[in-house]
Amino acid sequence: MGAGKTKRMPRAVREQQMLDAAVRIFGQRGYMAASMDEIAELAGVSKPLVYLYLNSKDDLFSACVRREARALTQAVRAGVRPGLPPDGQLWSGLRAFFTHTARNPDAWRVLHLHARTHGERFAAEVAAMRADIVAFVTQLIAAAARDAHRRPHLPEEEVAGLAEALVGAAESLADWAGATEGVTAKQAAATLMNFAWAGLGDLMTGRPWVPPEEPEPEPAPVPGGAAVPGGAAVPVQAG
Amino acid sequence: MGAGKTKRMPRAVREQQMLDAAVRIFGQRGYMAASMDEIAELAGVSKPLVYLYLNSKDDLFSACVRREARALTQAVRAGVRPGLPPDGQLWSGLRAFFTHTARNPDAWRVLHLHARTHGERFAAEVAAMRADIVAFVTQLIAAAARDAHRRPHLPEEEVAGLAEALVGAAESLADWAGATEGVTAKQAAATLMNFAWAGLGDLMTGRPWVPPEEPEPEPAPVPGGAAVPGGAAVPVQAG
Amino acid sequence: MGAGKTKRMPRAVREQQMLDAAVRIFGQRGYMAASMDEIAELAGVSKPLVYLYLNSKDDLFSACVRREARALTQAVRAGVRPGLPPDGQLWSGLRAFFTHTARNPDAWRVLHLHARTHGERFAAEVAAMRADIVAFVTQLIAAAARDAHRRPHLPEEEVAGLAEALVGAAESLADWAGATEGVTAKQAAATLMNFAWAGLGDLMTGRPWVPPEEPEPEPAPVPGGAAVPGGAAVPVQAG
Amino acid sequence: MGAGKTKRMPRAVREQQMLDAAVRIFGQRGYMAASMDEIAELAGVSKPLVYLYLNSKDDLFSACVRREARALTQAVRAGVRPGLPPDGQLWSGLRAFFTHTARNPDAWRVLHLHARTHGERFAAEVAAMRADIVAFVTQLIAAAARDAHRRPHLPEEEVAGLAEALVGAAESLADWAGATEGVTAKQAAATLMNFAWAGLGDLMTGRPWVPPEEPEPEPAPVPGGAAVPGGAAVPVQAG
DNA sequence: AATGAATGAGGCTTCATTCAT
DNA sequence: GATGAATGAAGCCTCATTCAT
Repeated sequence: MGAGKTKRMPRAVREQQMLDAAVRIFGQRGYMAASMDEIAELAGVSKPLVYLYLNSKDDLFSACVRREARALTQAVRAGVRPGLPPDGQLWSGLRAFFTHTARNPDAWRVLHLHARTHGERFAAEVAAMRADIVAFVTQLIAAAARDAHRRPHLPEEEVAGLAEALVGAAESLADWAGATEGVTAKQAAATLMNFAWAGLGDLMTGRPWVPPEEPEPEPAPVPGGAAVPGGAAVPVQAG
Repeated sequence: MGAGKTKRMPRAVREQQMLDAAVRIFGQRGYMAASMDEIAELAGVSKPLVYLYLNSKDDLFSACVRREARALTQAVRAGVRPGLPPDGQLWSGLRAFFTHTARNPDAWRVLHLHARTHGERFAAEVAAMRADIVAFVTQLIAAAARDAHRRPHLPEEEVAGLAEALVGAAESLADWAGATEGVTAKQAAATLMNFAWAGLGDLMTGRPWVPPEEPEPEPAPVPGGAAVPGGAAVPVQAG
Repeated sequence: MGAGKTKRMPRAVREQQMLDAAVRIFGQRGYMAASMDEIAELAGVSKPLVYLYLNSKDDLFSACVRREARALTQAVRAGVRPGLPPDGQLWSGLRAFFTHTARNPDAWRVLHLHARTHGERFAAEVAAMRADIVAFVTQLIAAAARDAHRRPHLPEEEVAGLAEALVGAAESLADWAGATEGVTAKQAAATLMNFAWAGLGDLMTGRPWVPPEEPEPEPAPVPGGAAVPGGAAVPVQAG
Repeated sequence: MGAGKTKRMPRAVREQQMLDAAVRIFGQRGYMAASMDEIAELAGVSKPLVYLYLNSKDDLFSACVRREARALTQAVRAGVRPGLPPDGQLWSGLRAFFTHTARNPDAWRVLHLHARTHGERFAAEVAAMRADIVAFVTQLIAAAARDAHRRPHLPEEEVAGLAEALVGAAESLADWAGATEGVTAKQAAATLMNFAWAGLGDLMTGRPWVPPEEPEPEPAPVPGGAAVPGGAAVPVQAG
């Protein structure tokens, strides 16, 4: 029963207990499958109290997302070593990121899996957090590009895509590390740095990968369902 | 909606219509939030018919996952140009991947977002598909490593992590491309190749990125919830 | 299944197959829990054919009840040896009864358990059959009473009650014999004859059992639910 | 309906109200045909409350069966006059039995008709109750047999069958009394005592009924369904 | 004579949410 | 500050029954 029967706690404390419980349940079950009953029980309080303090299931979830997004952002920022060169800063930031997600798997699931799944409102909150991190990475890459002599700048759009890829790879690796026994935060960070920075390094010294000369590949002919006479009754989603 | 009221179709056709509708609804709402009513209505049939043919919500979802996993795998395999060197094969495979996901965004959401969220059974089905693709990429990387003179092999574990990172980055970029106006499949593939292959190229010619010498970074101090006197009532998940 | 795929049978045969299947399913599941799907499948035909021939679930059940009531009545009548004295006739009739119910357990369940449970219509059909048998027994008892010299008649109401008790005991014993391994029809009949006829014999020779003199027993004070302050909200059923 | 709209009652009271309503509905309709809607309405509460307290239709039925089985057993035990000779004890017990069943006809239908029909679980609960009563009767018969001089004991198996027949007859008479206007509990008990005890009295003084000498009767020739060319498509149940 | 295709209606169950204390 | 009692709304699933061939 969570906190046992320690009654009459100040409001702020009770609220955090509720959020702790909610993150746990939301993380494991997802928004829809989580029940307010379960959350209240795990928090050790009655359901009406949850409503009194957090108003509704939606608001409760939103509070979880905001709290955990903030915690993650802060953890990453706090982990970065300011004085280092760009790659050192990235390395330290990644380590903080993987450490935090490994220690708070339910929070990470809430942010990465469930918040993006459930609706515009939460997706936007997560997107804001993500944009914050992407901006930070973008700036690191740009700084690194300035440092490299041979080639003045990477074009801005290119940098945006690269930062996106890097953050995306980090997110996927966080999932992977969380699901795979024996992969530490440090190893995950090292793998990603190897994968990313060496490549970025080449880019920045003017040696990008170039696609082979070839005729346009025909796009995959029949993408999904309509392998049946009569065709798809439901119009295919716009590309 | 959908096909209009064309009654009395043969079973196989109706089944595909139902799957089309289900992929769409599941993709947009997620498993739990999707309702059988909505799916039946979009498919243009009554609910009992859906149950007669697909048996249950679980089985319907499973059928969606299997159909779309197969379609995606086949699209990628079909897109790969067999005769090319490893980087050319990867390039063509990535283009097919991004093209397919861009054309079937709901299917991609089902596979990447919802199936992994909802339960062991579906997660396993998606994991199998993913393993298939990861294996393919792993083999490409290994082949490329053999082709490079200077360094005989990358260690096998390293290759596994790299393939994972590459596929993860691809998945994240697919989400990103799907959410961002004006990013084409070709651009996404190019960005990823630049990001990944140039880096891999360096790795394979014996120039990995090396971490700077530095003292251990303190792990992020306050990870998540308990920023409040009295501490967390719910024990934090083990790291 | 059932009859295999022997198509195009004359109507009468198909109807009997359907009734066979229906008796089996109704006997095992009861009216409500039996499904027309299951019955049609066991009969080896499609559902619309069942409706074409037997019209509705209600009518199908009714046909089962009528067929099996008739079969039971006839079996008993056929089993009675006409020339014997009353006890011999009863003995032979009981043997036929227990034999028939033992051989057709599902039919017996339909008549004794389910038809009486499901509604006025079927209860009436079974009651008619039962009345037929009770009348037969009543007449035997009356005949026996006439044969006995010492006491002219048992009063008619008394005879009715006795016949009812005898038939009731027979029905209960049929259930018991059906549920208990190793009890044959013959044994059940012998037990009942011992139980009933010896007693009836005494009655008919003017030696009834007489109740002891005693004060009226207080009726069981609070029979069922209302052991709780506030009393029963639902009025107790009329006595 | 029922209690009017007296809201906010303590749980125990509401639970009894629900059981009262459930016994009534189950008794009249049977398990399958009873609907939770109807029960909730008769109890004067909303359906979710029924589920909150009683958990499921199955559990609700089970609670009814247990409550009523216990009530019936206790009513019979309480009705027996301990000091009397065996026939007096039986007489008093039977009167209590018929009185209780007459006052609680729906409860009696639940126990005797529906619980035995619906599934192993409930059948077992009723069987336990019945075994309790049969054991009591068995012991009475055995005691009476000891009291009678001329014949030392009835064999044990014989006593079991007789007790079964007696209880069965009682059950059937309870149904009959419940369905027939103007038959009182006292009359039903008297009829059964006359029927049973006089017979048992003869048995116990060594004058059993003996079957007439006769050739084996041919078993009833065509028992049930297959009076039709082509024979039964559904195999007849094993005898 | 026979059936594949299809559905309106209804039942069990759960859940977010509120009242009254 | 906190809760036991209670419900409207909605979801999954099944079934008896019919239509068109």
